[in-house]
Amino acid sequence: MNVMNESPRRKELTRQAAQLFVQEGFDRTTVRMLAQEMGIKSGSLFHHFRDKQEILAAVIEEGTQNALVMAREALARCDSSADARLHAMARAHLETLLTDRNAHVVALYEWRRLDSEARAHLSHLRDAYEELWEQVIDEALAEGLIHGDRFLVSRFVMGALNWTVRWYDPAGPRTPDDLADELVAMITRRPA
Amino acid sequence: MNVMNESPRRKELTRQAAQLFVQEGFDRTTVRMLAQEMGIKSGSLFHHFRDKQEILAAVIEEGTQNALVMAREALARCDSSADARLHAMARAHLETLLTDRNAHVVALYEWRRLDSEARAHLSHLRDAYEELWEQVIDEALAEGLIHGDRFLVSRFVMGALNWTVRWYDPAGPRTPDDLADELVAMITRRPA
DNA sequence: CGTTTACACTAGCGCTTGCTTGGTTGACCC
DNA sequence: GGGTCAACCAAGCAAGCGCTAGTGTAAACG
Repeated sequence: MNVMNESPRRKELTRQAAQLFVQEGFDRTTVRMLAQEMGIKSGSLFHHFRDKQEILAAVIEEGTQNALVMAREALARCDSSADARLHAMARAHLETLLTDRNAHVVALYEWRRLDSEARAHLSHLRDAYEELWEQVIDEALAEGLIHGDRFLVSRFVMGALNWTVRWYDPAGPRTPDDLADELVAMITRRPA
Repeated sequence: MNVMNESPRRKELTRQAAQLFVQEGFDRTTVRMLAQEMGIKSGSLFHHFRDKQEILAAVIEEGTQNALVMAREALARCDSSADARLHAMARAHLETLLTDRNAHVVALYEWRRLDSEARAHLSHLRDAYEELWEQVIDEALAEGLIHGDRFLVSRFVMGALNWTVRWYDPAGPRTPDDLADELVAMITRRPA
């Protein structure tokens, strides 16, 4: 059994699972459906994953890990002005939400299906990501770019961004960067 | 079979179902669990609802209907300034999200589990509600209270508000009105 | 060469699922 | 006081569920 390992095969299977989880939801996706999508029989699936739960955990871990890396890189790439960093975070957030859409939708919608140990492990990843946000929000508050409670503002911002998976159409006229800019413009107060 | 009818009994059962749907998720909630919560046997459940799907539809319809009524009343109650109406909508939104929490969480999380006909029917209700928001946003834009794209702004605002069900703790120090005021303050631009 | 390892298969166990069927009960109605 | 009807129950069916056991096979390894 390949549990704990990070073989490329397993990664590919995880990617395919993510798509099915988005289409059908975790509970409605049977191991037989997963196996068929992967081109194998249902029994073979348990060579790669201990159980169905572990597939879910793998999907969510992938997505969250990527988001964290992308956000850190984006922050490292831009200058230190609060405005630039705010834009960078918003853009990175929407960028991952789009390119890694399946994994993120699963993370947002099926989090509650994780068993307690998987949840404990993944909570740390998610918290690390959210701390990045609060940090950037803090900087923007310190510069007077925005006002309000750091906790509430960061929650509102992440809510607005995460909600985009419900309505954003990548085929439409707006790019993720458009959305990011518009959101930042909405919450930053420039003299009228 | 009581299909289509709105007996008080059915309403009570719907309320109880909502709670279980929140706790366990729709797919994991079995008809046997629902029946036990309601104090009846699983077979009897199908006297009140055609099938499990219909229970879900009933829960969501209840919640959305209430939200629509509450929002309309709140708007009717306040004066016509864009600022007042914006506050009223935000407060009403969070108020229903809190008092009718179960139904709304179900509506937000389990929408995709609805079959196509139920979804078609309920979409109209939801659209009517969202139109209220866009209307109020339009007024705020016209008064120069906020700036940006009406579509994007209303989506961002609803995202920020709906996301609260994930983190808001009613036992904490903040009231729903606090949240509403903070959000409106965040998006309205007052001269610095 | 023989052994191990990764990956897949077949077959099916034990259990749960949503839902149906046929029947009982007690309150109300003319 | 027979008829009606909403509400409920006991019993169970057919289908589907996650997962396991045991086996086959081809490539990689020492």
